[in-house]
Amino acid sequence: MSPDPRFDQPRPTLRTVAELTGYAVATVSRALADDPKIAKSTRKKIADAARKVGYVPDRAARRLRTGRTQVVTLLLNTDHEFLGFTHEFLTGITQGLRGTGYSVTVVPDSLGPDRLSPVRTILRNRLADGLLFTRTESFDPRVRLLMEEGFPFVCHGRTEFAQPHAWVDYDNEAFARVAVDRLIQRGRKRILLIPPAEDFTFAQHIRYGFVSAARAAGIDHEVVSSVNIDSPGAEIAEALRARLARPDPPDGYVCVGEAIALATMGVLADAGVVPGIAADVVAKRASPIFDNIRPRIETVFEDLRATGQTMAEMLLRNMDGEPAGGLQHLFPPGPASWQASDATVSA
Amino acid sequence: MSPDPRFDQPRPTLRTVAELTGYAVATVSRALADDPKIAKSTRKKIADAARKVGYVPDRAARRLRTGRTQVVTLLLNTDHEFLGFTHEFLTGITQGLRGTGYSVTVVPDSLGPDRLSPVRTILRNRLADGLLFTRTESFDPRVRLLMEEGFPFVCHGRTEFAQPHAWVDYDNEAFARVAVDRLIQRGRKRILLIPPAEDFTFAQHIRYGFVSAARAAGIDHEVVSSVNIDSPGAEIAEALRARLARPDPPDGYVCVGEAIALATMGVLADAGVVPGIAADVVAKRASPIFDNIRPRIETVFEDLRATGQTMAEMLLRNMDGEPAGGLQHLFPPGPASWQASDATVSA
DNA sequence: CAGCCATATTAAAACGTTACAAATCGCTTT
DNA sequence: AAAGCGATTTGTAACGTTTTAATATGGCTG
Repeated sequence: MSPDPRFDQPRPTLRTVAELTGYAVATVSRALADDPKIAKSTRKKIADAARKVGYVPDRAARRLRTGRTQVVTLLLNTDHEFLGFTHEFLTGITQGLRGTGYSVTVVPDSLGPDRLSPVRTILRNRLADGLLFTRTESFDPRVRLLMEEGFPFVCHGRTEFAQPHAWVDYDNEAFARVAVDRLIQRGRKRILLIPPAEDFTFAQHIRYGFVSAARAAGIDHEVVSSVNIDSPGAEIAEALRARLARPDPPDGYVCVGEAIALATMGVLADAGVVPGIAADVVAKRASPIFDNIRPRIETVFEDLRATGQTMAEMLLRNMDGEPAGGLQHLFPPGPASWQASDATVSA
Repeated sequence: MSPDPRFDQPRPTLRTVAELTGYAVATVSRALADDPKIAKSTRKKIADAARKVGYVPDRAARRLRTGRTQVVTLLLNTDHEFLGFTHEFLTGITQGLRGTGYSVTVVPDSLGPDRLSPVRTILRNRLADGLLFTRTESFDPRVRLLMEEGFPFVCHGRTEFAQPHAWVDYDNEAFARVAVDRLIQRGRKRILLIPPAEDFTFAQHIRYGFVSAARAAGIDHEVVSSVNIDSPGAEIAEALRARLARPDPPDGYVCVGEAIALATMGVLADAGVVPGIAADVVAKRASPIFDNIRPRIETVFEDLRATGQTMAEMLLRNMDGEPAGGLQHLFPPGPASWQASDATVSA
């Protein structure tokens, strides 16, 4: 009656395969796990039969028995504006996990004092085999807890803990240096940075790269202290407007993200300052949208898809028992500017 | 020895609570499920004890026994550029699921001929209790399959099937009308639409709203046919450039999304056409970024966070057995323009 | 040929939960 | 006083898997 008979019969289990082949359930289980104690010919017969009936192990049963969930969890920051971030990053993660049988679950990670509680829940209730998260702090309590518990994780960004852990990071110091150099090349004399909140490790990297590159070049520079990139848009805009109204306004801007770059450009435009003429903006670019923003600004690419994929792959290795010491990867700043994503146009 | 003793003891199970209270495991199970056959006083005693030891039911065991996974899966389109889409939408979903014990897993949904295969896998292996997905087609094969199987789902966008199913949609026809009206108010005489790929139901709505509003006003209008909003950026730009070079170029543009709006504005800027002066652009706005784009354009808001949340809530009700007929929600076009998101500035 | 060993297979228990059927108890009814 | 009844409670089996320990089957050694 039903169009596809496969949906009628109950799902095949180990028992199904056992009865079909004449072996015991235990034998089938071990054969499918490729246990060398099972005769090679038997393994083959069982594998064939399993394939024929479309046997797929039941995740719940396996999880109950082994304690392993076949799930990795991503703590997703839901507080702040991300343009392409979430999309690119998540796409990368699913790519890194493809074909492994692992699936990703997403759990919101609201910034603030209680960043630990979702992690606690996951640990306590064994909700996942591994954890991925972003926006790592210098002394991130999540990292500390996870290391104590010996729970596999990979974070986006480093910490300053002595004990090594798995991480994937973008070389933000190099990015800042590149950005500053670019502004200097364009003849800018007074550059400004709106920094990330200082708890985040990458805020230190950005600041250090920015300040030391500017200092080495003997150029005026300032780091905004009244707001950071996570401040409400209105406050950022107000701080920038106020700064533009004071003497010696900056003529070069280093922007750590796309949202902050757009905010900066908006204020400049409203003040009648045209990027590329009266001032320059260099921004980190994580998605292709900046190709379409006018006036064009200089950008440095961060490949978040590759980042997510690498993090997923490292997590798999970490869960496999590989020590965290070797699971660290630093992405260099990507190719500059818009030409990178649209080579034919620049030719 | 260990700092937090709760982590030392093995996880409490029903047995733990049973031994603690002196009741049988079965009684504890039913008491915690608030079974009215269990005496009220008993229920209270057991609930207290469970809370005290921090009992949380084991998902794997429950899943194995009941067949319910406590998981909903989101098919996430990974092919196309979304700016704030994924972030806002996913945030909404997690909000709608908060406190229910359900978690979301994300599975990539590559557009193309094989949109069905992830759905098949989920059905066959009982990987979730419900499904959420976007970019619904008029005769979406996923919808057909899921209805046949009686599997709970909510999709973003409607279909044209006779049998009702659960959906949440944005009133794209109304959006198109509003957008056209806005352009007419601004005195535009020849308006253009880059449509979505025609398989998607919302492409029909957009097109109908656009064409009929323009016709009613007796205004020149055209719908691009050589490209759609999912075409490669370079092709879209080329098509627009070509159109601008021909006689009677449009002076008004209706943009169905943020990415396409930026692409349009980029081409206009490169051609020396300033939105707001020589032409106007009206775009759908789904994230706050457009507040910062200059020149300012008119936007109509689509609240994707609310969309995600509503879809999650409906899915819960659908999984609870509520018939799909009542689980349909159409969001009207949101408040217009940038004032909406930044009321103080406009005062 | 008894005894031993390696190889190949299997029975049975366990993971933590739910649900069916059966048992216990204190009371009312005949 | 026996039977019956409603209200609670409980023993047991089952979900599908992995794993420990045990069993069967040979071939080989002494």
